[in-house]
Amino acid sequence: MSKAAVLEGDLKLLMRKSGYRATPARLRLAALLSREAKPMSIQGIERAFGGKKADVVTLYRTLFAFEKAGFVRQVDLRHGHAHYEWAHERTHHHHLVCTRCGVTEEYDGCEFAAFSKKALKKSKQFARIEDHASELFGICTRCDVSTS
Amino acid sequence: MSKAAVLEGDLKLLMRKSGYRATPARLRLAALLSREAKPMSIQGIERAFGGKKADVVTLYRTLFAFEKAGFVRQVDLRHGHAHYEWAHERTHHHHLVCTRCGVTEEYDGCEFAAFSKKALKKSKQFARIEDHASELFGICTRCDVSTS
DNA sequence: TTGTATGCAAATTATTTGCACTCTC
DNA sequence: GAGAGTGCAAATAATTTGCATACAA
Repeated sequence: MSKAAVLEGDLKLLMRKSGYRATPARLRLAALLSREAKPMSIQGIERAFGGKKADVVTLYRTLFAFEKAGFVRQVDLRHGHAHYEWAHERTHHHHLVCTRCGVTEEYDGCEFAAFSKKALKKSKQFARIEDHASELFGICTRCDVSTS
Repeated sequence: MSKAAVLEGDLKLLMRKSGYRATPARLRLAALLSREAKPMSIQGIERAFGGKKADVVTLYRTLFAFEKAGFVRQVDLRHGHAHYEWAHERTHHHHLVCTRCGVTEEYDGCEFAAFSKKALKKSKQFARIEDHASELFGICTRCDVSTS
């Protein structure tokens, strides 16, 4: 169930291969995200680091770099701010999001390959598809119970 | 191709039926969104109204109400802010988004019903699914050409 | 009349930019 | 050493809240 964090050595190589420098701040963030293996907000990341370990600006810049390198995916959970999730060497998946309390759960089985190909074929103005969002929004059992 | 705007009379009834008051500000916004029939940002809406016709706060509140009533869907195009699209009596669809220039194109043929059911069945903690996001991100032909 | 909706002021939160300094390679 | 990355200050953008007033039902 829980995914092992990327090993520091591996990550250094990975990052250099992608043309990025392996700095402590980046290694720390990568370790956190890959260990947690769930979408995290900037705030959540700061909280997780506790103390005064993370500068927001650096976080944004690092996440942007990670995203370009394909280590991280941005996820929109409709919480009013972006979430970021470790994506490198993880099985492709999406999320169920409770619109009341915000819990999220992963789900696999995305037929993206199939329908993105279809969509691309029908499209007049697109050359290729590189990524996609596919989140499901609903009500979790806890919130559902508390309603009735 | 272009979708007719909802008629004012119809909309009034619609809104009352949903427990909302049909005010000029709301009718104006509904008319705009249903006429444009594409995802619009708050800024875009203000721009479209020109002059000093729209108060941002009212826009947010109205959009929130519209969303609850099911008239409008929120769409994340990864532009750093939310977009809203008229959803009432429109065929279900999603979007292709160019990550370079931002153009969007609609696509139909979403197999949401199928895989949301599957996801729900597999889920341990969700009672129901009410909505979903399913945007495709890629490169449009214009941007692709200008790269090569 | 009676609450719902509006619009202004102002707060809060999210994200970006500039710049001098630091550290990886 | 050179250039990429960092962290602070501060700007900008996005979204929310409070409150007195206006208006739909």
